[in-house]
Amino acid sequence: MLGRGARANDVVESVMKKYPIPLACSNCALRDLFLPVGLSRGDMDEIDQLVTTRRSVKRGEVLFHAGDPFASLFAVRSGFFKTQVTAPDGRDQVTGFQMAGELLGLDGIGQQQHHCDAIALEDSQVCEIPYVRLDEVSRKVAVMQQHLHKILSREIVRDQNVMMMLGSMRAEARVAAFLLNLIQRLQARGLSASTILLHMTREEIGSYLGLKLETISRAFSRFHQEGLLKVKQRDIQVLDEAGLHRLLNEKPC
Amino acid sequence: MLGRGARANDVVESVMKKYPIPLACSNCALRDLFLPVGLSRGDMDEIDQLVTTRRSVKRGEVLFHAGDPFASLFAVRSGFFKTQVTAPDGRDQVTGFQMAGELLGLDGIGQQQHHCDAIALEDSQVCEIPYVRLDEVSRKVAVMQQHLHKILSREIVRDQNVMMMLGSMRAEARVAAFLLNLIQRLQARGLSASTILLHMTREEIGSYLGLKLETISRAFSRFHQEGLLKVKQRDIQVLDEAGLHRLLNEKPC
DNA sequence: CGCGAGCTTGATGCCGATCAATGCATGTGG
DNA sequence: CCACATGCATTGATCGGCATCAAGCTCGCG
Repeated sequence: MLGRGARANDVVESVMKKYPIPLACSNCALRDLFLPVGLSRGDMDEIDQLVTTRRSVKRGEVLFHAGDPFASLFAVRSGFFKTQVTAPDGRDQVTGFQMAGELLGLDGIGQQQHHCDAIALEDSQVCEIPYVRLDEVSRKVAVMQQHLHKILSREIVRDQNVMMMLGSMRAEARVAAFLLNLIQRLQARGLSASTILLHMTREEIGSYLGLKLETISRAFSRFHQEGLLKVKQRDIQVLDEAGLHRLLNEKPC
Repeated sequence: MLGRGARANDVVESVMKKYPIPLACSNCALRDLFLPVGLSRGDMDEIDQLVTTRRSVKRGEVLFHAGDPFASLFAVRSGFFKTQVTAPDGRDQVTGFQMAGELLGLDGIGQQQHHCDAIALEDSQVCEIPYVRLDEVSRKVAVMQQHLHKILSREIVRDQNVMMMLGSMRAEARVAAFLLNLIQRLQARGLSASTILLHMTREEIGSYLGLKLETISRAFSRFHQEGLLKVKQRDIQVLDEAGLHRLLNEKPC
């Protein structure tokens, strides 16, 4: 894919299953999404030690389970994941969807064990970042430490925004917010602003939004007939982004 | 109200604005709640540099606003706070309640500006921890760095648990979960397991739980007549903790 | 004492859950 | 290639939980 030259990589080569691509973060295409800007050459050398392994995860496969001992974070390199927690009554609830350039496992640091399941929704690749290494590098490279704090803090902000959505928005507003969030993240990756391919089922969206799958379906249908979207199974064409934005401000509920 | 003996209190009183009391964390009564265990004497010296100011915040007063530039975290030393965010439509939603031994402002690190309002529900005291200092100390004291990561991670876990509650629990189960959470935090501070003094209104509880104040009131009444609680305004006596636990597992919704 | 903020309780209505039937794509084996 | 199964999505009918609206109540406080 982006298989660049391979000086020191022969060593690495043998260790991993078989990835001719260098693990070095310094020339990762997603570098800007994971790493702070303004790193010196020396810093970069440190950071290139972060990722030890790259792993393929097939669609439907579990990257880690809630309760598993925590040892590493995972950076999504390609593909798509969901995270879910299990309620005391046994039902699952999706807590997030992660695409390339996002981190998995942040919730495991506190108790040193994972708090959610992480499951691939498509065939995916992740880079494994042993937490002890991240700790070391963070201590040596101040800007990396700050960056890690920012990532953790932003995850808190993200969760609080979801809390707000779940606590105070009506069904259609939630679906609109969900779509707008997807659009925004796709745009940040330079991808189409108007065409979305959903990697998850209606049921998974519903679980994330605190709604039932029928409600998601109805919302899509409604948006369709109002001319906001073109919906065809999992292909969504956004026709009127401003219209979706307007829905967020609906008072009731 | 609970005017206790006033040995040191007179001192505290007089100073509030300029502090003859040692700010030193090393002999703070809440030390175990904020700091990692197993600190060396040298580490403690570093950590004692963390807190620069102690501040009183009167009931109803705002510690910081959403949008304010972020410079410090605040450790609640005494009293009680709520945090709230404002939805795009202008309504507020409570995102958390913080008691002595908990941190405020974690959500500001990411964007370097506060993401929520923090408002005192009682006359309170906070210790201000300039973020730049925390950064420095974290780099010097490895165990402090790890501790900070844990605190951030646990906040993520906390938020995800709230998301689960909002997304999949019925009204009474949410109220039960809320009470059980309060009990647990009070116990962690060595306080009564069965007597709770609510520092917030029904409306604030409702906002936090994604419900209306009438629903909170009805839930309390119901619990009362089922013998789970004794409710008298803001005094709650928990009579049957196991009974509350049972509510969490209710299937529907 | 009387005011007002906060709380309780009841009556009604609506949003989204639930139940159920059908449609539609993909895949599998005969 | 078709028959059939399976998983997912759509759509309709009905139901129930919580919001909403409304009226009194409690208590602290000027």
